[in-house]
This record gives sequence, structure tokens and C-alpha cells, in this order.
Amino acid sequence: MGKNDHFDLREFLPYLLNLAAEETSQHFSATYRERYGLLRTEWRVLFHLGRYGDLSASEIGAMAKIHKTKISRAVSALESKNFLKRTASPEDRRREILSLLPSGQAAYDDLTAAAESYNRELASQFSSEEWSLLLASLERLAHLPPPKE
Amino acid sequence: MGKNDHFDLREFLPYLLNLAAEETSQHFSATYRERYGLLRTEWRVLFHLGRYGDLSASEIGAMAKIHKTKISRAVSALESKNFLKRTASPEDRRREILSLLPSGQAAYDDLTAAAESYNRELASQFSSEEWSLLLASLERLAHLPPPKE
DNA sequence: GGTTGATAGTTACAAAAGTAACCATTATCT
DNA sequence: AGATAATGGTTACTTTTGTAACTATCAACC
Repeated sequence: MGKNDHFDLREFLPYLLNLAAEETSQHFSATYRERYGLLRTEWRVLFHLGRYGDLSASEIGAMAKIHKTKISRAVSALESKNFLKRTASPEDRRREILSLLPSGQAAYDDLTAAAESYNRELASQFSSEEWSLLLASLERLAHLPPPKE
Repeated sequence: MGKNDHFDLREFLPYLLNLAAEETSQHFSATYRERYGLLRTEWRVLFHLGRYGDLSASEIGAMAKIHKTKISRAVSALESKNFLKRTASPEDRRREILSLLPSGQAAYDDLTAAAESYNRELASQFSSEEWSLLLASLERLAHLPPPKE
């Protein structure tokens, strides 16, 4: 009826990105949820601490683009699981330095290994050119600086 | 310290997908929110009705992989905006056929034009090879069948 | 040195999403 | 036909997120 050559949601990048994100997130979020009862933000905070060492809440927020209330809640949850401890910063008593405790470190190690393995599984669906182009495109869309090294 | 060559979140596809999805969704969600006070699910339901004609709630749910409670709430919201009407199906009185009303059709037309234009803007950041590879990769990740025609 | 403004983080309240139970209707199976 | 199960959709309850206001500390400026 004149309208059949129309724009399809499947060509709309934000829609495709959301579908792909949901689809690929589901598998891994089941992992950290079932193994450690974590929420996504909690996993991300845990990851940043494990990967980059002690940080303050606002530093994590800046790196991961997470709002400070979400971080605050995630930190409380991780604290009550004994995954991290807070230490008041001596030079600025507003800040608190977050450090992983042994059980938090263990969860980080375990989950990071799971993430790497899942990532390899995803990568295996693509040629290495396709894969690196995909990552580069997503970085560009996410406005991330390209990775170092 | 032996751990510095470690897995980075920026190489983790689900994370990148989420960042890119959030980043690109934000611009367009502001459009449908500001112009028509719609939520994301409401926009998606509106889109499906505008694009594919009259459908029932469960048909939309199947096409768009949206849970039926979300659809139910979105349909109520669209109904109270006079964007659609429900008609009981004669052969199965459980179902109701959803049809866009003129103001819903107008919103669909307007928003679809905006989506296309935003999509072109996004596409312009890539070569046409990169763009089609990106869409194809995302379709594969989202487990969508490749588009027809 | 006291006021003003920014920053780190928490808390309170409102909006949204997820889960499960729930009607009503239709399909199945004996 | 009558019991049982499946389907379409809504509602109630809970969890999670978003937004804004708030406390406490520090920085800047007169």
C-alpha cells in the first residue's frame, strides 16, 4: 500500500545494539548472579577494583560511566558480602578508598576467567577481521578511546 | 605485578555492546520522550503497529521479544494517549487486535522519520562496508534472521 | 577567617521493570 | 460432556533504577 518499502527496525542501529547487548549479556549475567548473587553494577565495580586496584567510588564512576548512586548501592552490597572494605582517605576525609578483600578477589578471578572464556566463545563466531572491526566500531560508538598497548 | 597484562573490559563484547547501546539509544529516546512522552517499550509497540499493521499484543511480543507484562503496560499507556484502539477478536475472545488511531499514526510517521535520519547520521561515521558488516554482526549476535529483500 | 561554591557520598522518594499469580477463554483428551 | 491443560492478557507484589535533596568535607575568594 505504498508503505511496504519502509524503514525496518532491524536496520536501526540502536535497536540492533540493544538486542545484541541483551542477548549476549544474559548468559554472563546468569554466571555472576548464580555464583555470587551479584547485580550488573556490582560485577562492574568488582571488576574495576580487581583490574585497576584500589579506587574511590567516584573514580570508578568516572571510568565506567556509572552514576554515583548506583555505585553507592553496589559498594554497600559488595561490602555486606565481605568482598571489599572501605578506608577513609587521610588527605581528604570525604573520600573512601575501596579495596578488595580475599573473597572479593577470588570472585573477581573466577568471574574474569568466565568472562574471558565467554568472550572467546563469542569471538569464535567471527573471523578475526570481523571481530576486530566489530570491537573497533563499538568502541567508536561508545565514544571510548581505543585501547592502549 | 604479573597481573598487568590482564583482560580488559573494553575487549569484553557484552560490555562494549551495552555501552554502545546506551550511548546511541540516549539521543533517540530523548526524541520520543520529549515529543510524545513515550517510554522505550511504548515506542517499540507503536513502531510495530505502524510498520506491520494491526497486531495482537502477543504477536508484538513474539516479534520484538518483549515480555507480555511490558507489552500490556505499553498498550495501556498508548491507549490512554489515544494512539491506538483495541478490538476484540471475533473468533477468539481472549485476543484483542490493536490498531493505530490517527494520532498514533502521526506519531509513528514522525518518529520513524526521526529514527531514519538519526540512523543515517550514525551510518555516516562508517564506510559502507564497515556499516553493513556491523549490522550483519549485530544481527548474528541478536540471533535475528537476516532481513528479507 | 568567614562566606560561597564545589565535591564525595548517602538517603528518600518516584518511576520502571521483573516475577508470579491470577481471570477468562479456548483447545485437548477421555 | 467434563476434566485438564494451554493461551491471551491483566494485576499485585517485589526488586531495581532514576532523580533530587541532603550531609559532610574541602577549595576558593573577598
